[in-house]
Amino acid sequence: MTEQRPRTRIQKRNTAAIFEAALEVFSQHGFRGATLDQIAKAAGLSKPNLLYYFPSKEAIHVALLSKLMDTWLDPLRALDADGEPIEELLAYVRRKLQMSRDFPRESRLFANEIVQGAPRMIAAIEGELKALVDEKAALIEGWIAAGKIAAVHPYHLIFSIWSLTQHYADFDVQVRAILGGETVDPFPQAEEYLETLFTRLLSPVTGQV
Amino acid sequence: MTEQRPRTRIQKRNTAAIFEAALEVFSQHGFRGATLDQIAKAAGLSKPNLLYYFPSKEAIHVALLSKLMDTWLDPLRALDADGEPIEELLAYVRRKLQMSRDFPRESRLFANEIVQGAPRMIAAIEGELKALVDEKAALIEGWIAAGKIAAVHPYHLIFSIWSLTQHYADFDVQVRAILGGETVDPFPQAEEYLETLFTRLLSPVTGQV
DNA sequence: GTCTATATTAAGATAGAC
DNA sequence: GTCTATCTTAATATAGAC
Repeated sequence: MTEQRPRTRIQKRNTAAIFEAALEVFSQHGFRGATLDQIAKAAGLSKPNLLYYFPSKEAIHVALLSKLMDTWLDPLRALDADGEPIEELLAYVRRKLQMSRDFPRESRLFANEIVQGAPRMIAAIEGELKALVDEKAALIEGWIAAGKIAAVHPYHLIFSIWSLTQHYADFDVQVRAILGGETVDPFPQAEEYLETLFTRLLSPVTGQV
Repeated sequence: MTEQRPRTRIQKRNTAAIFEAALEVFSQHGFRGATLDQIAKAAGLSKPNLLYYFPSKEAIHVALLSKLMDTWLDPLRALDADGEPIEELLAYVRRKLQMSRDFPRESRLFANEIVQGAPRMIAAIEGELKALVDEKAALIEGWIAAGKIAAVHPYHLIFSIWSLTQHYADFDVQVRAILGGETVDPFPQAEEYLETLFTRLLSPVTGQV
């Protein structure tokens, strides 16, 4: 269930290699589709050596999810109560889209897990994640009450930011296939589109002149 | 590779039972995570009998995907060039959201497949799906050129409709966990939120009075 | 068409030498 | 800490009787 604490240099290096390999393999094939053989090979270790560091396949997966969870939530954590509301939310969208571009494997790792019912993550979702979202939803409510942004359902606003940005990582293969070939980089277009979308959605309706 | 054509009553019934069972199991566990045992049990057949109807696990999966693809694209096909543009697009959003509510397993089946690189679907995406999207994107372009809706990137508009609506099926467990418990039905809230979002996004900017 | 029994392989995990 | 060899189980698929 628990991974060992890396103490020596060699342990640190191997543990890091395992996480990297596990991310690569789990994100591409899902938990069940991934094999220890693949992970061991990608990490440059033998299978028994892999299992010297972690007691089981599931332990690797759980450790990986929990290691990444924190970083994954940073963009939302950074939503600042003292900033200019619309600019804060647009900046959150940009950060999240950048995560999809720069860390698509992490996005797909979580997507795989959640689509299949989040069996190894449900506690973190109901705990840590829900707490953070509750906090930020309250912040957004405050901005709405103050007339800084247009009235929208704050939880669904957050869901929409997740779905719109993560789509470009999780469904990458579909997006590129439909945009037509490898020549197109979807992200600049996506950034412009999402900026437009959220600006129009969130700009407070000004009274008729 | 190819399923048999059901001819007798009994074959029809069994084939239907297999599709229903396969949808249930594949959508929940993904291709690799699903087992023939589970599917056979859910279909009320023995494993060899299952393999009398389909030559392999992969054949079942492929047949299921291709059978569902058509229905899955109906909401987009129904986008009508002769309708009122904004109302047409809002109606598309509503149809798609209803699909997430009424057919979440279908949504998760495709999500599982695409997140993992769409190995058994890429041809359909590049062919049939891309052709349909190209056609509807052109229609949307026309509406923009005519000033009927605000200018947005038509392909990303379609992506955004997919991601926003399918999120409520694919990430259902997360949505419900964050909204807090089984008492909440996310769909009425989602419908209202998405109606607001797309209305604000698509309404042509009226000149300043 | 359907079943029981079984062949075959793949994959998670362990034993034990070094 | 790392490896080779191996145990064990589970899963796809097939043989062959009925």
